[in-house]
Amino acid sequence: VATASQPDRERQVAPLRGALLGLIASRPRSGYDLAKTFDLTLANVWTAQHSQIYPELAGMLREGLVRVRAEGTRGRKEYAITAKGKRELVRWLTESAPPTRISRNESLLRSFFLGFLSVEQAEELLRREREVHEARLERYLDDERSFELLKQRGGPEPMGDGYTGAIPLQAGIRFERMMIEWTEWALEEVRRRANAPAGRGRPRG
Amino acid sequence: VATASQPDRERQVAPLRGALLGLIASRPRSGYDLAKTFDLTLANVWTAQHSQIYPELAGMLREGLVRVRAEGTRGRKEYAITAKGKRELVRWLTESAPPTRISRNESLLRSFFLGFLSVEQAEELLRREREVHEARLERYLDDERSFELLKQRGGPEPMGDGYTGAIPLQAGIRFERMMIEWTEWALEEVRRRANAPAGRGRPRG
DNA sequence: CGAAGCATGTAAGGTGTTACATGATTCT
DNA sequence: AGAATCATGTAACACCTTACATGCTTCG
Repeated sequence: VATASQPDRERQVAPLRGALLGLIASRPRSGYDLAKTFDLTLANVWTAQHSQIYPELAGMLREGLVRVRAEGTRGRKEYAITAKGKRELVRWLTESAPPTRISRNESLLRSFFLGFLSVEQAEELLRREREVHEARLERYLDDERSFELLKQRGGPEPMGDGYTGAIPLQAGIRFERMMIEWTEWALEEVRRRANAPAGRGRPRG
Repeated sequence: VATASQPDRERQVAPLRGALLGLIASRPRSGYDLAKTFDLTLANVWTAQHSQIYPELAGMLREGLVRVRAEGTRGRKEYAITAKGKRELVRWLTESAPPTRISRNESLLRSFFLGFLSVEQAEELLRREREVHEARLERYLDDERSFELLKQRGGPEPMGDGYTGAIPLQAGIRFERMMIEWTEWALEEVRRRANAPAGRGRPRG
């Protein structure tokens, strides 16, 4: 058999792998660091537990995408990106469009079925929803202020080189504002429907 | 042992189950119908393949949440919701807030690492992104027009009673508009950064 | 009669979450 | 000395996607 194990050439790069490579490329990090970053910084767009991160790091090490730059105290292993890893990162960033969709938004999924709730229950649901987004917007605006301060002082990107966290932050701010406006619109719509003649359409017979 | 198998009392209702119950409650449907609806209508907020739907239906049948209302040709089984199922549906809709987050948006995840691309590559990525959202916005606006038409004629909700698809549709429209504006802002930001003194901060020695 | 679409299921594999398990260092 | 935090791993299970597998009915 001639065509031996070609190193899985053109498979898509998984987002977890891409994110890990990006973070390691910004600055060398340990598995522990990476887990914390997912928790604190990326959590709004992607999550990963350490139980997912350590095996992925081991795999990337095997494939030569990262190397152990230094071993610290308490068994700490600090990973740095390799040239091959850098190429894989760019491949992830430039490969054909991912399924962007709002895909898997449980709140929006529920909103398809508001008609099964009483008006009061539906209002309650939408109000709770709005509160979540209001709280999150506040947090993002705080983050924005911190970014602004750092920039004015001419400081470096907080997470390292190549990291452009201010750009997704803007998406977050706009997303939360949009969702707040939407919940308000939906509240009115729910009330409109409650007052309208039962949605079944006027009898035509 | 006294505490025998309590029927898993207060576990959270999984979104797939909730969505299936909601669709079946709107109008009796077969597994095939449900798979199609996920594909055509819910795909923007949740997806499910038939290979996930059939086992879930079997489970819900076992638990008495749905019943087989009629068996049609080609082995078609049409499911209807039971009283117990209806309660489970309402429980799903009213139970404590889900993790709404934008969570797992690969586009936004990538945007954290635009700094690893050349300005041209980053622009290309953002332009492609914008196109996706423009196309999707067009689609949603078409859907909106259809909804409007139906409403003017006083027709019933297209997917059945209790189904309020016009509400998430508004979220979709607002989301796509927001993302288009964000990509445009990001394009400018990327150019600004390219012209700025290398992001490392002005030397302060 | 052949293709397209209806219709249901199972299997294998990848991804993601929660829980289990352990131990070292630092801070109070 | 004890608590908090750093640090790494494995196991079990749930969830999701892709592929495999089969057969009926309708339409052209």
